[in-house]
Amino acid sequence: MAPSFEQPAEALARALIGVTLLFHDVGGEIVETEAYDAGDPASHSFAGPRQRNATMFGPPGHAYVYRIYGLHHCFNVTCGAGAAVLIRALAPTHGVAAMRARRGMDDLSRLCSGPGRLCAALGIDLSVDGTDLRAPPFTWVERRGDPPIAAGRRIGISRAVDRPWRFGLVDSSFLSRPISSDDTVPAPRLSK
DNA sequence: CACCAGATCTTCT
DNA sequence: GAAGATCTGGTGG
Repeated sequence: MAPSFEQPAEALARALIGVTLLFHDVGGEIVETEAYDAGDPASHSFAGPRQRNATMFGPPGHAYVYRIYGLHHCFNVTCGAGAAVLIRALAPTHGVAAMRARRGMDDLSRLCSGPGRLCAALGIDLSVDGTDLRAPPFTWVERRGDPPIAAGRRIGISRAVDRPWRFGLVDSSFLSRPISSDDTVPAPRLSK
């Protein structure tokens, strides 16, 4: 069952930690995310709709994929009104052999730990941009309970650098970079 | 382990 | 012309 995508980016970024994301039955548990919205100077949507960011201004629950630095890809989940959540790292669980083959490496701890790395491992490229996340080839597995979540500064940006909109599963060994455990925050309540 | 350059190209100034 | 929501392989400690 897919998560509820239509919510503020910061809330969705937290709600996705611990959820399992599969693309063509390959993927893992989301352990790191970042939030971006239209009022955020660091967001691609900040300057308004453009050709590249059109998907961000489309309906929630779709894939916003863009090319970065000319050679890598980044995968985001849209959540409406120009907002989206960047998926930064997965703990590999499904199709590990396929991911290792695509990445040409064995090291589990770096297989999907980084936005470009996970796109390469799952085979996500520009052709995925704009597609519906609530239908195949995407599959979602809900998380169990409320995982401990840390918040910190986003990575690789130069504007709004102090906004603590990066979220990570506490003590996960699959983060792209450590998050200070000083700013651990409670996860949102799940309806039981 | 830290730091640095190179890859490679679209978008923005 | 420069910067960018990055990754990898090299060099030096």
